[in-house]
Amino acid sequence: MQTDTICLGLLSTGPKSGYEIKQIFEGPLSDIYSLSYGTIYPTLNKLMDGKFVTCKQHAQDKKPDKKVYTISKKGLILLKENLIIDATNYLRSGKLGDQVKSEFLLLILFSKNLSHEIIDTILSQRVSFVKQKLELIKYEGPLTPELDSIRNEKASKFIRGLATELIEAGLKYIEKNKRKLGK
Amino acid sequence: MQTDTICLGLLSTGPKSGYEIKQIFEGPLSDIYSLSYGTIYPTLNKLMDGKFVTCKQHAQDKKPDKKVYTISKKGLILLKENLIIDATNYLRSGKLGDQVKSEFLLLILFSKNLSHEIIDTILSQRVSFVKQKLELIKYEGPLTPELDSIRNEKASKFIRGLATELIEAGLKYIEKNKRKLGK
DNA sequence: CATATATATATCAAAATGATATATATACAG
DNA sequence: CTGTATATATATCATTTTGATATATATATG
Repeated sequence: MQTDTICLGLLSTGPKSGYEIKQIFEGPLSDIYSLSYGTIYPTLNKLMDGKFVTCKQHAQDKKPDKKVYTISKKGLILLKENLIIDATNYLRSGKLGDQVKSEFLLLILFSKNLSHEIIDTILSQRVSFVKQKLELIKYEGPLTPELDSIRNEKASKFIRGLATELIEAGLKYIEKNKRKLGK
Repeated sequence: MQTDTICLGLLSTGPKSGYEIKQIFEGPLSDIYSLSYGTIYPTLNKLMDGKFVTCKQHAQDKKPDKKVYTISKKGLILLKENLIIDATNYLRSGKLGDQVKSEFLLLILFSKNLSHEIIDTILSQRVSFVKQKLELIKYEGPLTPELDSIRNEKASKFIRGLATELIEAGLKYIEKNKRKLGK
């Protein structure tokens, strides 16, 4: 899926700044996708050039102006068109899997070359990290309007539930089998 | 983790060609990491320049020469050094999560803009894909020597078990909750 | 008989990352 | 009370990676 489409998709749930889009990729979407600032900002400018989004600058005291982007009618049309193309390509391609890059699992894979102390630390740090993540996902309290607009979507609830199940399954497995790696 | 270290790590379980390294990323390691030919071949050449690997060309009838790379003593030392640095950086960084890019979940996330027919097709195709993947992972029969050398490592069994649990949990969730997306 | 897939290496334009720069406020430990 | 770290916010860019394509042939499949 093109970066343009992804940004439009996120903006379709409500206006957001580039910084807020990045925050979403570091929070609720961190198990689904990621984009860096170096991709997000040029994409938003490109969408502005094509009039697919509009921008309102909010002056902020002693902070850079916050540029809040809103999807336009033209942008909404492009989003729907692109999504149909992407879905069709996804099905045709036969590549239905996800792209994963796990520094954690690479270290485990090559753990023969590491001391048991380091492996134990990696495992326990990962476990605490994942537990924290689970609590964040399960958190039902108040959020910023941007994050809330995404959270309440039907699809978001589905994905959130899926992520919860996956994280819990992984956690359970590691806690049960970590002994098998050491010794 | 640097591409150099990853290639050395894979070669540390036995000699392999660039093509075989790519196959590993498409098969047993597809849920852990991926690298493209455009990264693998230049990296192997770089490792040759630094004498971290040696190469034997196997002439093949009517096919390009197969270049099989073997890790050198110098390479094994570099691998161990780099892994300790990577493990330390991983722990220090605080970024303990994995990088995921899921076209599937993006399409689900933006499914409001797609027809129910397309969403149903995406879901059922994904389910068959994942079931096939599960069977491949659970397969215990004979393999090529390259894949077998990796499969028998203690760490590989741990990772394989983890992948199995995660895939099964995801499958179960989708089959149970897919109705919630449609309608 | 055409098309697709598998084996095998190599290259490269286009895209993405990860780091850095800029500017300031707040919190927190020594 | 002072240095360090973190958070808010945008922007840029060298380096890395991807994804596609080229080359060459054998085999399988419709």
